[in-house]
Amino acid sequence: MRPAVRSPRNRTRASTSGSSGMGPSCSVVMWDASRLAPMSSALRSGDLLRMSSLFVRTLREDPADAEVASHRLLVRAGYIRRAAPGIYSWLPLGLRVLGKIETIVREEMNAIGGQEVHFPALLPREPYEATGRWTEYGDGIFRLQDRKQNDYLLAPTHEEMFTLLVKDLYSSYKDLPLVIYQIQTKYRDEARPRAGLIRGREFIMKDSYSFDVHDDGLDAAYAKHRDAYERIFTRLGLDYVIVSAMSGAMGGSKSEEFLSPSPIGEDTFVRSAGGYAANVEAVVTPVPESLPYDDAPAAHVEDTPDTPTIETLVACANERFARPDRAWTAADTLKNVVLALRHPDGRRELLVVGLPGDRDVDLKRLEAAVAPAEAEPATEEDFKAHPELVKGYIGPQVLGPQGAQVEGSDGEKSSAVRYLLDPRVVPGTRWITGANEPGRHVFDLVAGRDFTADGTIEAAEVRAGDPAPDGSGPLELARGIEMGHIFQLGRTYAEALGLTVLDENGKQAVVTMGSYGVGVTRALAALAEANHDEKGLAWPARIAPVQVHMVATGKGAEVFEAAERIAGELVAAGVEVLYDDRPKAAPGVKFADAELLGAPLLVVVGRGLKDGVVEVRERVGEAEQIPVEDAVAETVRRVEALLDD
RNA sequence: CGGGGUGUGGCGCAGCUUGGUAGCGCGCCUCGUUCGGGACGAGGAGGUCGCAGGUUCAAAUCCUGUCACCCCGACCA
Repeated sequence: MRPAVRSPRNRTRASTSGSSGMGPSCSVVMWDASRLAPMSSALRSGDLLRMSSLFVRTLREDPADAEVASHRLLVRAGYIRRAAPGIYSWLPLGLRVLGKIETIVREEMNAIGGQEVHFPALLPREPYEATGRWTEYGDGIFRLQDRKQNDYLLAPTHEEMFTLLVKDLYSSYKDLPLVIYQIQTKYRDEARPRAGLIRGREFIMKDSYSFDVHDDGLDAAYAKHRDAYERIFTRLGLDYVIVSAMSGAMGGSKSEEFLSPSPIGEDTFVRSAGGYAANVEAVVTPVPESLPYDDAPAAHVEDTPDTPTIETLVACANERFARPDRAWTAADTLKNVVLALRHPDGRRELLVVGLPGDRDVDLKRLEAAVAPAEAEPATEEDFKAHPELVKGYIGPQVLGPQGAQVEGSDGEKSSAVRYLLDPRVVPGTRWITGANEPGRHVFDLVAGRDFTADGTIEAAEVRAGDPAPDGSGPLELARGIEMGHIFQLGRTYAEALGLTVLDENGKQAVVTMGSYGVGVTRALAALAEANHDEKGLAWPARIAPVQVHMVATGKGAEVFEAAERIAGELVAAGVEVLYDDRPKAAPGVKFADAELLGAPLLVVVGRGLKDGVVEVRERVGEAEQIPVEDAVAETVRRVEALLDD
């Protein structure tokens, strides 16, 4: 493939010897080409960094503004520096890691036929006007003007530009399918950047887009990206879970997220031992069997004075209407929560969600279910406009289908509030719920017999222990860092921007698109989160800035000469080496720095040298004494093993 | 946007209650010693105490205003 033997060149400097200071007083070390170790397929091209001249300054203490491990350690180890809130400068070590991640992403994108392009980060307003996002994004984007007061923005994402470019160039179905991508800096003016690279205002993202005439083409492009992403995250050495990201409320478009499980992640997802995983928003509640209710007692209204909350209601029920078999619990009550929806056209609509009293409404789940409408709690005004809704005592008798019957007779204001039920409220379940007058509740109100609703909705909170929809066991809740997102956009953008091609029949067809992102800088942070200990970073070999960190310790010239030679041979063999050649740094400092910087393999040339051995130590693992003459071969072998892992 | 906190040398912090002209650790520079786990001695460089205004003989310290940053929450293709 690529015989990447790079000659060490004459930038190889000998260690400075005492009095002449730190200058590049060079004695050039020559390499004997015949000693080169055989090239391995895993190795690319060697590289030698010297600690004495590397542009880095490690910090002994944690920076005050860093909370999470990745942020703390990347700053301490001199990979990044904060330039502004949520905006970071990249130092040589950080750039090397970034470059390796990008390379893996690029290779996998190319492997599925993606073609790389590059759009500006600074974009004109017009395309974003066409899709409505100039306004829709609100404060979320950085806007600026040129000298003529024309509006520009720093791109938060590039759907518009990709779509327009394809529209510019292509006009036939024969040109499709197409996958193009870029690795580009994006800007979002986050209300609250946090956790260093995890949520920045400037970040690097690989975004690709697929263009197809037919839906099956989109499905294929989506599947290819899904596979590519699995390979990318596997090669990065990152654990990931794929969660379905949407319940399908948005026109059935498919969307999945790749999360790196981490307690500091911002996304909550659920998973079961049996392999189910989903974003909380996407969890579908399994519908229980309907229950027979032939022998159920008739509903009866009871006085329950002063019971506006579930808690007080349960207490009252147990006191005055105790069941023989067990105590009443919140789960026996049917809670009816009033919410207001704001639709994209500005219309405001009330909605009542009925759910078991031991559950709360999860606003995010609700919004996912009613998208694109937005939800908010009902206001006093709303209650005034609907006198039938008695706060604290709302029952299904005035809602949805029942409401329409009751209210329908008395004229104009009769339109009943829409009523949607939690899927658990199946026919035959019996409830205590509001009787629509203060201080009274209905008992033994049976779903399906005494009331129905306009439908069901996934709005109740998901709890640990809930059953997985596919029957694969109880769910546990976990947090994750979103590193990738694949999404069937469909024809929205193509429609808004007029991207059509002539199809097989010579007719204009709107192109269907997919959009696929990988957060490159975020993946780097996730890798740091997943690979560190109390001493510092501990990179997987494939993305470590260097594969070998070599420490020379001792005072004699011999150790430095031996280290220099070994380093040179490793580089010649294709290994990336960071050689700590600082003549004066204490051994403890060198070891601490090595552990902080996180190269997977540490080679120590020091006190063992007089016995003819050097130490080879894995960042996470055992140390071993190796005869000097085998040091290069053994190190190369280990590097290869780590790269193959 | 709501709540909490912090601004003092490159980094981490003390000093503020009780005003008196700035200090500690790390890092940095010089010389010497040391050299397998964050060395030692000696000597040095470096600070508009976030900014503006006020009180006072005198402000890092008290008062008013303002800006910035961090954390929690809300928000987030």
